[in-house]
Formats: sequence, structure tokens, C-alpha cells
Amino acid sequence: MRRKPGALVPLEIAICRAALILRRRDEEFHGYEMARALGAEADARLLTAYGTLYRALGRLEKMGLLKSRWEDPRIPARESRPSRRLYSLTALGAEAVATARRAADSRARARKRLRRLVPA
Amino acid sequence: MRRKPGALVPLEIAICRAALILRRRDEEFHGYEMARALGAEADARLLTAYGTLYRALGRLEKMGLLKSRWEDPRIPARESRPSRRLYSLTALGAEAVATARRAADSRARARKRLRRLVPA
DNA sequence: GACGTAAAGGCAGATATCTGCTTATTATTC
DNA sequence: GAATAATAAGCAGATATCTGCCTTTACGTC
Repeated sequence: MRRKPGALVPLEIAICRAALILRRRDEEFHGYEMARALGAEADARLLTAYGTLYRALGRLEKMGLLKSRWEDPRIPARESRPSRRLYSLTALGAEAVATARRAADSRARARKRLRRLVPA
Repeated sequence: MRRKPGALVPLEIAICRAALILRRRDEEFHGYEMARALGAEADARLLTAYGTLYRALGRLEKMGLLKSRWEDPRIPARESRPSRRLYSLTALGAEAVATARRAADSRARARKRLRRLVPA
């Protein structure tokens, strides 16, 4: 799905928005957690497989909107679970969320104007 | 399956024997690799699920026949795969294999004697 | 030899992340 | 407005390890 340079696809926007929300309780999040966060909201249909999500996370990191690191290996060992890659929103990422939100708002206003002019 | 104290169950013996073989190419092995090693030999029926294997590995470690460590987290990151827990046979473990082999041999000799006495 | 019990085995699924291949969708080009 | 090119999404499965619950098996006891 070819994209306008600099633009974000819906899943990427959803991830960044969820990252903002998750950030309230913890600076970092991991992919599996993000999957649940997205699934818990009405965006469930966005995520049929994890592959899609992990690739989107990779793209966002490459774009510089997210950064990631592997957690201290002693933690998964202690909790006997696989290691997590911990992501956090960069300043650029937070900015992108704001931009996307403004763009969505202006599209909403445009639709509203249109509805007023052409009521059915 | 209650066990005679100090004795090993068949799966544990199979693991230790395979560990001896794997050791020829590398000091350490990991669970998934062991699963394939056991599956590749005729012991496939021993291993329907991984759970059984991982629990046996845990027991062997607790008994001191194996020791384990987590691999350097940079390796799975580079190879983009989950971290492995690396096991190696201890001296005690190698000894246990030898003991088990001797026990098996002496049982085999006993059977042979029996067959000679009672031929059908 | 029957019987109770401790522990191994089996089954199912959770936890995390990643990749290869095909399909769908979008932006650009003409 | 149709064709093309690029790439995101979907599907399937691999890679590793672990746990909870139920069933089976073998050891000891009586």
C-alpha cells in the first residue's frame, strides 16, 4: 500500500496513539502489550496477526518515531518468559501523533462543512 | 511415575546420552536443539510436547547433572530469534550416563542369560 | 498381589518475536 | 480514468521457553 512520503498508515497512527496512552503508566512498552492495547480498543480488526504489528513497529523505529532496546536478560529469566523488546515514543513520534490528530480533525471539520452544504 | 531414589527415568537418560553426543560438536546445547536431537533418533515417541522435555531438563539441572545459563542477549538480537537457555553436562551428568549405560548392559546380559535358559 | 501415592508424561495453551510468501490498496504516472 | 509500481496487510508457521491441569505409571507398603 504505497504511501505519501512522510505520512503514516492507520496502524502506525494507532500504535503511536496507544503508545502515548501507555506512556502514562510506563515510559516503555513491548509488542505483545501493544497488541493487547490495540485489541482491547475497537481497533481489534487492525490486528489479525502479530506479524503486521511487529513490522509496523519496525517501520516506526526506522522512521525514528520509536526507539527500542532489549530488556535486561535477568528479568525474563527471573519471570521465566521470553525477552521483550521495549519500545518508547521519541519526541519525533509524539510530534507525529499531534500532527496526525490535527490532520484527522481538519478532515472531520471538512466533512462537517460538506454535510452542511449537501445534507443527504 | 514414582522413581527409585537416585535413578533416572528413560527421558532423562535419553537427554544425557544425547548431550554427550551433542558435546562432540559443541560444549553447550539448548532445549529446542535437544528436542530435535531426540526426535531425530528413534526416541520421537518420548517427546509429544516440549513441556515434558523442558521439565526433564529442569529436573536434571536441579539434580546437578546439567547446568545452564542464558546466552548473551546480543546473539538472539542479532539473529532475531528468542533467547536460548544453554545447557551443558556436568561431570556428575557424564558419570550418570556411564552408570546408566552399565546398568542397561547388565540388564541386557541378564535377559540374554534368561533367553538361553528359557528359549521361548 | 492389591492399593495408595508420588512424580513423570501428555495435552493445551500462554508468552514473545520474527520471517517468507501472497494479496490488497494506494499514490503516482501516463 | 486506467495502468503501473510500491509497499502495507494478511496468512501461515518457525523459534524458544514455560506453566497449569489431568492422566498414567511405577515404587513401596501392607
